[in-house]
Amino acid sequence: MGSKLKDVAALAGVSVRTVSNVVNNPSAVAVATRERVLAAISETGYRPNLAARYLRQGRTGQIGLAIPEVGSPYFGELAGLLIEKAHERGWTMLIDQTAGRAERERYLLSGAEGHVVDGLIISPWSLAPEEIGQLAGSTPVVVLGEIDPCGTADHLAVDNVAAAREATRHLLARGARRPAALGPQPTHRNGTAALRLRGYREALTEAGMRQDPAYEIAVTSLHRPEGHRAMLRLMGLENPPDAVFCFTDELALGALRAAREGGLRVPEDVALIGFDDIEDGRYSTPSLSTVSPDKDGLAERGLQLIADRLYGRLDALPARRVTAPHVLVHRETS
Amino acid sequence: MGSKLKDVAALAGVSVRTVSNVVNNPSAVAVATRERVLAAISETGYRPNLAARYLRQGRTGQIGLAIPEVGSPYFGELAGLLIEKAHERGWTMLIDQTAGRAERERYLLSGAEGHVVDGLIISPWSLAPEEIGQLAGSTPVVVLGEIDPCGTADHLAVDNVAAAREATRHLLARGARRPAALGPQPTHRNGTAALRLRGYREALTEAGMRQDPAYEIAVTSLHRPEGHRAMLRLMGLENPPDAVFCFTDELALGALRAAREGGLRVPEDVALIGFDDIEDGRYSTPSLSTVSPDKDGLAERGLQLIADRLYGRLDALPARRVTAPHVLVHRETS
DNA sequence: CGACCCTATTGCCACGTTGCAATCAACGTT
DNA sequence: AACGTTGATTGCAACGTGGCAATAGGGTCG
Repeated sequence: MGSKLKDVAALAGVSVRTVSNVVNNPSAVAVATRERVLAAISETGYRPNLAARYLRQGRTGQIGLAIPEVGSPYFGELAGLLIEKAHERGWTMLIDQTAGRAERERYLLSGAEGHVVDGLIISPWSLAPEEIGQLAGSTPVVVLGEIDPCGTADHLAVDNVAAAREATRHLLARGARRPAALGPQPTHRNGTAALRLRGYREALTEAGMRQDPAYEIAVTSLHRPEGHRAMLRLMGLENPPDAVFCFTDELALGALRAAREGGLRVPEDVALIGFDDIEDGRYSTPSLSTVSPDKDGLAERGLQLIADRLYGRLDALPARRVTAPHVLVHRETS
Repeated sequence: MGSKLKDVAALAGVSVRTVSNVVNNPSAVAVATRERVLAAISETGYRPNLAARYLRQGRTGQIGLAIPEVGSPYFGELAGLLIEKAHERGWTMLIDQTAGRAERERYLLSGAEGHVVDGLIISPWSLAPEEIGQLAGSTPVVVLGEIDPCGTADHLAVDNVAAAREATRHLLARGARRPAALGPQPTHRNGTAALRLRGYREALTEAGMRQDPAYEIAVTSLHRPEGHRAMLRLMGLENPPDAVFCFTDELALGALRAAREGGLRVPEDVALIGFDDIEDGRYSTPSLSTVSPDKDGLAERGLQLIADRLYGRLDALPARRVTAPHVLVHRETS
């Protein structure tokens, strides 16, 4: 409890510096001394004070993760993978929720946390690219999502346009004549929804189909209740869609629920496909078709981007853009 | 970028100490000086080095959270609430995943994190109470779950026995003749499953019913796949149950899927009830009845327990045991 | 037997911050 | 005009650690 190098040193009858050596570079200490010190360490219950160590070394071993919500399945699963992989590298994840608030994102990016993190992985929601570029300072920053390049921040994402195109193509291939897009967010700065919308439109154009604005239904959040609400609106149309590409699995699960409540058969009356491949979708009835981003790969690559800058020459590297793979998963809703 | 008090002081033409005062106790500094210093701060982009500040003050403002998995809905939602509420208190959450590994739990508890956290909230899985008691040192520790009292660690949980009894009673009240319990974990040290099993048995006894070991079906994890697998086994019994109390919502969702695949109607052929009230259960088809622990209350109380010891006299307080409320939520599976 | 070398150990300092107490300036009062 | 009081500012020291370079100790070789 609260014992320090000095206490251990006194007990073992050696200098503070020798105890420090035992902890950090055991081979430099004679075996007999080392054992005496180790005994003293366990007797005093000594634990290195990391604050002091970090002050001295200038590194904290902590990587920040700024996401809208830990409680939502997609970000929860991603956070879990990141924590696991960070642990393998000897890092601890410090998690912050932005709830999409711009001022919170700005705060975290500007390094206001004050050198507590050696790197930051952020999934921005409300911040414009140019602002991110200005804010990212001397700390390695990885931006989750495809946005315009900015400063030295690296970017990491799946190819949202391609993935959305494939999902829509898939609906068309199984016979959809009136596919809808559930999830555009015209009011948000975050470009992900815009990219998925573009992919959806491209697939329609490719197939020689007309785009109908009524089938592009905007949402204010990406959760189940919004999917439910939006689906009700689609079902109320004069010509309801016979397939829906939902921009997230959560939206899709809300939509699925609405369809079932409305007596629609899925996929016979209306087919559904989501995006994210969250655990819930695999066990819903019917199980949810989806675009599955390689979450494991995202986590691994994100940490690698940080490591490159941390152990390499931070400013020497230009802003990089990394794309993680994705696959289409066919299940029962399509 | 790496600017420190000294740099700001030089630019503003004041002493280091005055800059520190501006940051920490602005009212003690004359208005003119303060403004000059603030200008210098924003010009240099100064951010306090928290490692140094914490070294000086002995507190880090970080609270550790050790849970089996962030990616699972229940813990994800709880972690989200904790992060939010900790933020309100000026704390940051440092999250670690134990994956239920005893050695990882031991490591975190023993304060090996080295004074990086001012307190620790831990949901132990594999550690015995006596070991927890020995390990919890001078840092305030809150244990999630009802286990035997140990050392100075506080305990926080819902009344699992009562909740399980109510859930089972509810199944009986709607006519169940052969209610099963899905979720006992005989091999785990964690007592939660045992408590829920006790509540289930008590409700049976209360109703004058016989306990049938075949209806108590053990699992090795608390996730959907295990629920699915266990439900298949129940359905294969000579006399399959007509109601199932699942120890977690995830197990229940897996079981629901299995029941639907097997052509059973829910709740007509078999009723289901879960535990945790995760978001998924509200939007599944049919929606999942469940025991809803007051997660918000759990998070709030957990942090309060830490705060009491942190701002009060740490050792003066005896180990406390706090029970958070729960309610039964009737939905479509029962 | 002495000079030398290698290894094990040590003392000193700095990392950036804040608590404490001392200093300094200015103003009001007698 | 001298003194006391208040408020603003400052210097010093220390939090616990690790880098550096010097030192002490022990053994080898000429």
